[in-house]
Amino acid sequence: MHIEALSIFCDVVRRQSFSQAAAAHSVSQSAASQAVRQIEQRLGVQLIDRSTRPWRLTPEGKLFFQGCQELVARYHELEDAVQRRQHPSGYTVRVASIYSVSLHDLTGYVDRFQARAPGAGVDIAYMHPDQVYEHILSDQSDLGLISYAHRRRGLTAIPWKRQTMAVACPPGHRFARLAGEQGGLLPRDLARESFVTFDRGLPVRREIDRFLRRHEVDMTVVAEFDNIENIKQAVEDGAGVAILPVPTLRQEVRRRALVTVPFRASAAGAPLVRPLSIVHRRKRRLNPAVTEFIKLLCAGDGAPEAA
Amino acid sequence: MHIEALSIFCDVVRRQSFSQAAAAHSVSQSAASQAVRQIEQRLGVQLIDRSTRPWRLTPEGKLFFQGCQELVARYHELEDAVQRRQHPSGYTVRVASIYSVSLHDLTGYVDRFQARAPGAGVDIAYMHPDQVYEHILSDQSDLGLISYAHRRRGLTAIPWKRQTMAVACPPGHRFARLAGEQGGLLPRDLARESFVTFDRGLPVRREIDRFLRRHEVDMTVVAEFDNIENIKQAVEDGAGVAILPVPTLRQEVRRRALVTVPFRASAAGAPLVRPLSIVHRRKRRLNPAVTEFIKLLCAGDGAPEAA
DNA sequence: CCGTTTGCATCTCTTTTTCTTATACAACGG
DNA sequence: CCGTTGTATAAGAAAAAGAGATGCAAACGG
Repeated sequence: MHIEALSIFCDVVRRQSFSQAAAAHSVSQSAASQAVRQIEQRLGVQLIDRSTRPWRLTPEGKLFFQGCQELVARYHELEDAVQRRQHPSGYTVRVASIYSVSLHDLTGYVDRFQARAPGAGVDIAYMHPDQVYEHILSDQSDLGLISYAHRRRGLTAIPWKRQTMAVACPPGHRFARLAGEQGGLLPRDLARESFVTFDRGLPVRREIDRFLRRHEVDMTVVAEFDNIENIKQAVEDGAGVAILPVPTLRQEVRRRALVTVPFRASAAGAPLVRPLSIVHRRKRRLNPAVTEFIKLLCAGDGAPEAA
Repeated sequence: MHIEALSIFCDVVRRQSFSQAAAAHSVSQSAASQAVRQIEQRLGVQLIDRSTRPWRLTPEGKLFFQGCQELVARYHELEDAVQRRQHPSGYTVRVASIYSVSLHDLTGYVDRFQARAPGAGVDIAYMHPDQVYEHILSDQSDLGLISYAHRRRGLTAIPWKRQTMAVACPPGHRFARLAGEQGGLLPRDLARESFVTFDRGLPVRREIDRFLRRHEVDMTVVAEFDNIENIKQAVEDGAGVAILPVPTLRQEVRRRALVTVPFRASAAGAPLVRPLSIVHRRKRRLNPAVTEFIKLLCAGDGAPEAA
């Protein structure tokens, strides 16, 4: 029997929901359903009475749940204990992040973490997305922070933040007067505008193109870069406008080098967001400090995030 | 993490041996080795120091072992508790057996079992080997007793007894005076003897033929049957001699209808034995009564067995 | 009421894991 | 020094787990 399956069962019971438990364990709803059913089959006992709505635990289910809860907790304690013995002096969480998750985004979390777990440290390295994947897979880092995480062998991605994207332009641009206004601009306002954007082939580029196509907008691409810094620079230099995640523009907005103009909320279809994910090696026990840090990140009480 | 893997690890430690633990869990030595290594990898901690001979637990290994032992025990208790609740009035172990495991072989075990587990019962049905497999797979029986168990999808076979085979002949036969003697007869003594044996295609037949071929003996097959009862009858009727598992001849020997003549122990090569196995559905929790009954069977303290 | 939405089960197909057999390697005993 | 014993490792086969799609039924919302 898989301890992970027992843990999922406990979560299903606690949340009274298969789908929520599934999400909490980063597996599909289907997988959670199958996991519970498998336990029932191996045991030869019905744990959940699905004939009523909402479903309820059977008496056997209650008994099993209670035992399971303790069992799972004990197992995790045991793992922690064994791992703590190996790193008696605390542990440094090694984070590999893409450049565009700025230091500023993370310092809040780091401070909080060090306050909460004295003796532990956080070591953040910024690098190219591909290198982030490599670092994780080669165990050079414990966690990775990336955007547009794609399913990849041996890795698990936990959704983290969703950064809304907006138009960035120089303060003198005609869009600039719309900045901060409630309305913002409509996608079609961008038609035939000079556009600085990402390299073709980057997921973010595909996302932006899909957005523009959905709104039947044709822009004039004047430059393509593989990173945000270059794009911001080009926009500052007046090459055109760009569509970028709002939080990455904080510095430039503050020093009035750039202005962000949001899209009008009512614009049909899904808004343009950049999903950030926390990534780690799958099927590998994360040590207590790492787990703690993930919890902190996901609690969302780090640096305030504009989006 | 698989609880079965934790259990294997505990067993490895307790027995100080991978191969023995593997056997106890009816998996290959390789699987046990991999299971332990997998735990180490997922934990990221070395549990066993393999650099010394014999190997020893690392400090982390000791810690983990202690916790593991308790964890596994608790889990099994939990399963038992849940299943007992479903069958509060005890449970009947349903056994499907081939004909040639005689009732007599089993009554000793059954008595002992009922003494040990009051409220539980044993229900033995005798049938054709193929039906035994079917009964198990279709969950009509909990355990199967068969000879020459072959690996089969969804089933686990636990070696049970090894019945030595000997020549059976009528009391008047010239071999009969060798019965009970220390020497017994040599395979080559059988040359050109009239031979009553099993159908081609039965594993036991292949085994016997291989034995005879190894000793370069050519017998004259006068009759073939698919079951032991018919063979014994034919031998009684003077059709020839047969090679049969000694315990299956108990009745006939007692009433002096047949005589068993053992092979001389010094006969080169492996002696001829018929392996009996206990078979059950794989990947399926066996309820406490069944587990208990298996334990009893394997302890070998049931009916005394002439072999 | 009736159409939606929500939540779970189930089917099918792919990916991942696990297990077995075969083989290599190391220590040990004679 | 050679055979034995005990474990690790490789490669391939078998089994299990998981995802996405889909079905279905109850709850919900007008």
